[in-house]
Amino acid sequence: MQCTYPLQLQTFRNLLKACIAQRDLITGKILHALYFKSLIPPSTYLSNHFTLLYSKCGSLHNAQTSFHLTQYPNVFSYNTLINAYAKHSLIHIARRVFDEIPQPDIVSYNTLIAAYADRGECGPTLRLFEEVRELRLGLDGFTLSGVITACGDDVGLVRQLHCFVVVCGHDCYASVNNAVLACYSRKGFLSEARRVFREMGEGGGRDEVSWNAMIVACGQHREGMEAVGLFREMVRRGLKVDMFTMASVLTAFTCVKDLVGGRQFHGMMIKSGFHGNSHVGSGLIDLYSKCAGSMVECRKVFEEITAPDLVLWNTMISGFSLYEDLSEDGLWCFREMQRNGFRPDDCSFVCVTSACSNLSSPSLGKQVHALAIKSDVPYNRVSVNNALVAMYSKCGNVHDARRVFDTMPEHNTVSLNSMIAGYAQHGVEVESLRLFELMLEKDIAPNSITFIAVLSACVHTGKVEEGQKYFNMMKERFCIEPEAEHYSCMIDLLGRAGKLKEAERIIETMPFNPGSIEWATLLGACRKHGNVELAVKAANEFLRLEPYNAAPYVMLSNMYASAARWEEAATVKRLMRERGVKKKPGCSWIEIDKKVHVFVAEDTSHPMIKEIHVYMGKMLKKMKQAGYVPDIRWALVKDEEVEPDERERRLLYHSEKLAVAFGLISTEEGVPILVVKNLRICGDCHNAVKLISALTGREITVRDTHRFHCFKEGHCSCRDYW
DNA sequence: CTAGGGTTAG
Repeated sequence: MQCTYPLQLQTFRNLLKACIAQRDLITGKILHALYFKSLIPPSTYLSNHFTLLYSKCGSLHNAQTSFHLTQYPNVFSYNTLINAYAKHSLIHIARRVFDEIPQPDIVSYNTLIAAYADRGECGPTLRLFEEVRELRLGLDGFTLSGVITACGDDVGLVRQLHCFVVVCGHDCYASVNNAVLACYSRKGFLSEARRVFREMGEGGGRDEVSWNAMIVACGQHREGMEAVGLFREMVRRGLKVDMFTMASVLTAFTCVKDLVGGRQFHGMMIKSGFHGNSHVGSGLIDLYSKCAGSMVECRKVFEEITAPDLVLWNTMISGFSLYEDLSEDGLWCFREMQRNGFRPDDCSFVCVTSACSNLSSPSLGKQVHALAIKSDVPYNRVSVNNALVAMYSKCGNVHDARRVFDTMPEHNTVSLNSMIAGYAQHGVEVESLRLFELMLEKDIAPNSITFIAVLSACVHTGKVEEGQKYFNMMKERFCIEPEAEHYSCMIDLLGRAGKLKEAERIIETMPFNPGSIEWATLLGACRKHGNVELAVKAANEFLRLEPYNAAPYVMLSNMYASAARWEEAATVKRLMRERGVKKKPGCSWIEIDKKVHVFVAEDTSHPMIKEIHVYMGKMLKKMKQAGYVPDIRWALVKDEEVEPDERERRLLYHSEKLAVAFGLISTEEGVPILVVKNLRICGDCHNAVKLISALTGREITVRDTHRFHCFKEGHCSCRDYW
């Protein structure tokens, strides 16, 4: 560029302003170079604005340089730098810069408060707030909205702050009211959120952000129609609709599981040019992954996005890990994301950890855990630790789960829920209930998921009275309305304990239409207690709802068979055949040296099948000496004519036994092993594995569809109650 | 110079 006239300070000012407004980094850099070559005396104003430009364009390094080249930095310079660091989540450095300011002003405080608020750090924010008040710096709407956002988890505190806002007359700021509104909604107080929205009124500061916040609030409270109504009203009034609005409406569709409405909205967005936006795309992917039952549409949406961001990747990972059989794609996505230059954040780790839980792969889980520690993501975040607790217990290791739990700097409801559920699945009901008591002592509020965990702890150990106590406590003391799942727990609890009539009564009297899950639960209980008559009823109800599910046919025919009612057993089987219902083949898998080995019954495809058979043969001898009697009732024979010897042989080749045997010969003495089965463990295998654990001195864990069975020294953690 | 609403998460 050839300049005929010397450039003046004013020229730079104007050009730079334009660059900042346009986020034009390239022209800005040229301007910066020209400024150095020019004869203009050093200007703090210009330097500051160069720093600001770099900060806004996400160029932290240049912002730092520009700051250090500022000869006479003022508060503005420092504030801009703080903001640049905060945007890159470098809060510690931001804090250090703040501490270096000779005389921080209210903007310095506001900037730092906002940075802490973004990360939900309530403590430091409140301390800064105190300082502001002591120093009488003149707090404003920025300060208050920041403080309220930071304390969003504590409604009590937010209520106090809200009062303060009103008393001091700060309720004319939209930002403050919007923060209050969002907080009330997040914490479940829709009517209060509505009140704030209403009272803001037309002239009283209500802006587009308020509308967006209100749409989200409706979504959070399953008021899909109201959310869409608000959106229509916005359009009608000619208010500015942006990607936030779009994403908010999408959330509402997702929350009410309205896939059809969501699709229509998607179509509308394509017309108005919002598709291709990463922010909106995340909302779409969330909708399709949660409501469409597959990831097919998500992939399509993803490919349309012009500039995918970290959240979009995270949403994809999260979508894959909603599905057990797609969780490997979730891991692939996690790697792909990094290949595309994105550094995983805490949320990525939460999603990918949950994929590992689904895969029941302790080795992958540990790798992810290690990676989280090594990466400088704030892996200490409660959410990441919660996910790790869930992962370790779902991968069969409740001790490691507890270790993570114990080293966490703080716990919230989800942490307790994960740990309580972990113990419940492993049948350590004492610990579950102890943690629940601890939760109450520490004033961590239980939610409806807590009670599912607590009730299932009672289910797995047959603690009927306790279960009933907690069921009542939930309604009476905590005002949590029991959902269908809680009733299922109660049916399970009573049914398994042999109180079949009472279980049936729950189905009859509960305030929901009983679904297949409730009948299946009752059916399972009937099988356990050999009540054929009730089983017939439960199976019929189940079949009415799900005619193509094989489970009730199989269960019923087995029950008829064991009651020697052969004809009826044959009828059920014939019906099943006629309807073309196929039984899900049982399979078990085990991970050895990071490789998963899958077995089905009578499997001969495994390369080491010979060794496995030899081992099983030897083991069978030892087991028989120790008093093992094969329980041929569990032999899955298609034909009743099969000889007892043959049945015994088939029992020996059940998938879980094969997997256990393979695990034992492939690992060192004393190493615990984990086998996962896609159906419930068979009764004969349960007996056999108990003995095997005693004979080999190994700890053998089998996870079936229901719970964990940890076999040790001849006993199972379920104490044979399953 | 600073903000509020928001997609992902347990």
